[in-house]
Amino acid sequence: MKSDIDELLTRGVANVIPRDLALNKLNSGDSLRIYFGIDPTGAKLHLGHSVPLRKLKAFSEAGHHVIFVVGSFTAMIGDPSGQDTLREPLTKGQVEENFKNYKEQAQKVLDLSKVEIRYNHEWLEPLRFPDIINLASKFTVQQMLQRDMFERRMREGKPIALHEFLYPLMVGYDSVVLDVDGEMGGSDQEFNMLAGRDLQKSFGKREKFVLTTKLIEGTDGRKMSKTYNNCIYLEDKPNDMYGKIMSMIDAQIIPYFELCTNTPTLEIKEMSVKLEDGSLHPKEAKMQLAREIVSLYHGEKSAKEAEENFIKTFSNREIPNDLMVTEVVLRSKLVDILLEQKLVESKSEWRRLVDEKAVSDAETGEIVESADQIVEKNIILKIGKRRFLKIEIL
RNA sequence: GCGUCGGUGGCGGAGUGGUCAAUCGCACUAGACUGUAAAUCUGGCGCCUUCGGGCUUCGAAGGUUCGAAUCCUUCCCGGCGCACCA
Repeated sequence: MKSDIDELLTRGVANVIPRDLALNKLNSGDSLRIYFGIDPTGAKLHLGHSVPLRKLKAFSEAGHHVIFVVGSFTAMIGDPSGQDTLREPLTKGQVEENFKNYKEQAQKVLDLSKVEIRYNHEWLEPLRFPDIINLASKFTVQQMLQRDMFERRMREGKPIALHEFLYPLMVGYDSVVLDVDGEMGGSDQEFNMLAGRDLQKSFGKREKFVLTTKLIEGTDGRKMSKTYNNCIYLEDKPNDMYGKIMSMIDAQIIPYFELCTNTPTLEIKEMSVKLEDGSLHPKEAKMQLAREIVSLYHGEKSAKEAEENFIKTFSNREIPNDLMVTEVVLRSKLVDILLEQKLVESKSEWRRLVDEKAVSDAETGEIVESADQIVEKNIILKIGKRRFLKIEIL
């Protein structure tokens, strides 16, 4: 039990504030009210999002009452965390649509039927101006300006809208209403979560602890972000997911094990040592990692298949087994087929690829020389390293 | 309200009358090297093309000019400063 609590408060954890409060509450043996909030902004969930969700799951499994808060109201305002620019407000319809998608994705990590789901428009929407003024009076402008991203935007002369200051108040108010013992979130949410602590105190509610999880970096070691294209999405197909993990830099292997798998902490430590002294090849470690993560989201069978497929296509440079197949009439132009299948974005791109000798017959290795090439027989086309298309004549 | 600076390709950011489809970095992509690792190197990176070239882009709409991303007018959006806050 003791070690379980220890694991809860350390693995993948960036910070627990205040630590003693968390320890006391957990050691009391009571079932605690723990919550996690997420704004359905429409972004696809990636492995980074899975970290607090997994932590939430761990708390749930430890017998605590878990509340999943959907930022149905706050999503329309937009969290300024990590934003360089003003976020476009979302409509109610979009928020609903987004949440449906989120639910499906979050479900892959956490069984939502076992948690309480709440929507924060329930209590944020009815607030009237006097209530808001009251909330706003609990914080100072200076406190808000402490946030590094506000500071940066000030310095860079980028706009900060007044309502963005209200964001921490709103998510903080969630804590007051839900009267919770603890909140979970990515470490980028620390400020927002602490605002909730302050508000709980002001409103004379119970005091919560805040647990922030470490942020996971993208496959290239930079911040996981759509703009860097270094995300592994929970919805990625097994082959994609496996491939993305294999293409990540070595330095991320251990952090990923810690944050994204159930591999025992001790085992991870051993692996770390072996990687260090060279007795374990990074590729091997990575394959294990890929296998474990893919298993988590798609099951062991799919993971195994993805691995086989990977070895086949990339290690042995053979033709993958999950080929896209399309049927065409004789003498169709290759370009048209590929455009149709969205394997190529434009005719210009196609011409470039042909010029670069990137297009070939996957079976014979024969290179397609002409941009006007037509289909005369069944063929498996290979573009670059990973685009394949099997073309069959009707 | 006044003044001032600015709005450029997926992003950041050059360019300030012709040589601009627009330097460069990131992302992407093809190839070399590999472990689909990193680093590195070489190409590409608006659209269409009979490969000659053509077409549409630089907040929006007009205008000046042989010619505009670049100048002018109006409008929209933002930053900063001043004023207002009796």
